[in-house]
Amino acid sequence: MADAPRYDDSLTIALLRAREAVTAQFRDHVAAGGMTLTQWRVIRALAGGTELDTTTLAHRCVILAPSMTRIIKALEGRSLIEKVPARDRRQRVVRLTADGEAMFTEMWAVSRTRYAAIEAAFGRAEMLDLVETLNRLRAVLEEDG
Amino acid sequence: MADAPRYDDSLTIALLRAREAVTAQFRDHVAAGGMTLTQWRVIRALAGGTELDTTTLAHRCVILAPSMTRIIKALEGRSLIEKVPARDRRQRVVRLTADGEAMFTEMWAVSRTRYAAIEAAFGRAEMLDLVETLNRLRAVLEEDG
DNA sequence: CTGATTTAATTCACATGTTAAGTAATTAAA
DNA sequence: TTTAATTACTTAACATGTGAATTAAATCAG
Repeated sequence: MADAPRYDDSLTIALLRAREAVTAQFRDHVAAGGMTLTQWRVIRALAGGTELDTTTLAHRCVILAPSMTRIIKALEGRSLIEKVPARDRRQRVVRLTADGEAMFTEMWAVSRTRYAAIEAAFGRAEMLDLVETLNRLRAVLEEDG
Repeated sequence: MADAPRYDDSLTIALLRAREAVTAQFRDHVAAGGMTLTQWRVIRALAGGTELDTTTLAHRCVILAPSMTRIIKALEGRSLIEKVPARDRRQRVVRLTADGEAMFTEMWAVSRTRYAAIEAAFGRAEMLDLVETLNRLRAVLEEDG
């Protein structure tokens, strides 16, 4: 049984740092558009006329429910998203407004470029591999969790 | 030029979810010890009599300076860490107290077990590979950042 | 040595993460 | 149908993330 790995090599830290490095590629651009990376994930999930309830949206964007409540309020206040009447009146279903779609389109163009730059620098195959590995790790951990 | 990947496959989301899955393995245990995962990173970085200034500590734990200021204050208030006089009086150098070392030792035993369980489930080689890949991704992105 | 610059922390303000508790609408059970 | 249980979301309270402004100490230029 080997010793525990050196602190700097730990999986947790590696994940943190990698994520930090990746988000750094987008943060400035997203901030220039007047939003946070977290808000951007929500906009992106709703792009193209998608209508989603809070719970589904929270799951897809990896945002906890209480945070989602605040974010929806903030984006609604800026008229980027709007409520949609739902059968189940407990649910809050939302979609992008015309302004929201316009915001997405404008920012997505740049965002794609950055994403492509990462692929070019790191390698497309390696990137797909990494995403697959990360998802497999998650699957393994959630199975016997 | 291929289209952008499906939202759920994006690197950012994959990193978020993977990190979420990994930290979930430790959160309850760390919370039972009365601390947060972030605070635990600080304790861990100082274990074994290590003395570090705020900036180095923040970098190693991947915590921003303002957060580190609060965390140091909190851990100091619980007598888990203490200040060490420094030559440069701008710096705040800290180390674990005897209580802090005891807390670390007690929790580290369990923490190691959890880490080993992840290795067993996911594969040791795959895990080392993943950490190496994540660090390489970071290196690539920080180089032309 | 004095003033300008740089560096290390802190503070502030606001957004988000996190857990627990609370509210309203729906569904299931008696 | 009335009550109990569940579900979807919200609110509250506190910890952390994040960028900008501040403060204090060290360093540099002249």
